[in-house]
Amino acid sequence: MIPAEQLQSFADWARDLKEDELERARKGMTVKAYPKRTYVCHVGDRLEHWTGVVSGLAKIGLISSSGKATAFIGVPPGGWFGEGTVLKREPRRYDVMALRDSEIAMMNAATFHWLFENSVGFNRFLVRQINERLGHFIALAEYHRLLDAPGRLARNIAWLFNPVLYPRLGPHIDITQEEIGELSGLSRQIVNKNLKVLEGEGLLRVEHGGITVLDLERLSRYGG
DNA sequence: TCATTAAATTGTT
DNA sequence: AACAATTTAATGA
Repeated sequence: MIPAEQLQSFADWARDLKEDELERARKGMTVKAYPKRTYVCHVGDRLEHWTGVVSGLAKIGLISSSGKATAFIGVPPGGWFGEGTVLKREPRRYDVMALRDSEIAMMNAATFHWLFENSVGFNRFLVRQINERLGHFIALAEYHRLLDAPGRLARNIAWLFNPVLYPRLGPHIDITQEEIGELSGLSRQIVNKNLKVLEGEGLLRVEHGGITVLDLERLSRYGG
């Protein structure tokens, strides 16, 4: 069973649970290591878990109705996803891949449904999260319609810093330019060039093996 | 603590 | 995709 204090480190929602609920959650979860470039789940999977990133970095690949990949969303440690498909008991509509060696937490569907039925705190968290995700998907329309390379880059980075979906300590994230490329669907060269552009405008700072966001507000509007 | 080396990442073509 | 330059991490004196 997962130690309570460790759970807090990657599950912000654990704060909202009462003692017995927390106990139930810890029993219904497992954490597993996924090596770089391995899939956490595939489109069409039915065995359902609510899924969270403990360490590393995951990439969600959205699939259009025609079955083609349309966009990617990066999920840093502390991010949870899959509540929609667990709630509706539907097959997954997306792939999830570990971009680097990662630890992934899985909560089994029975536990998820129990919390959904019994925990006020858990539901408060879910509403907040689903609402935030809705805004995210609306933004995705603009992303496809009118954004060029630097715009896409800015959006993808800004999304990693969504304070509701991915509560994080500070403005820094460890991520290579190659990983940013995989998330935004751009080549590493284009990423490198455009990161410099964003840096020149004072939106972020390019570091070795990471970036620090200086102006999240402007970054999330860039190009729009 | 410092020097050396290997590995990873960045920057450029 | 290839290559050079830079940064970091690991090793051992």
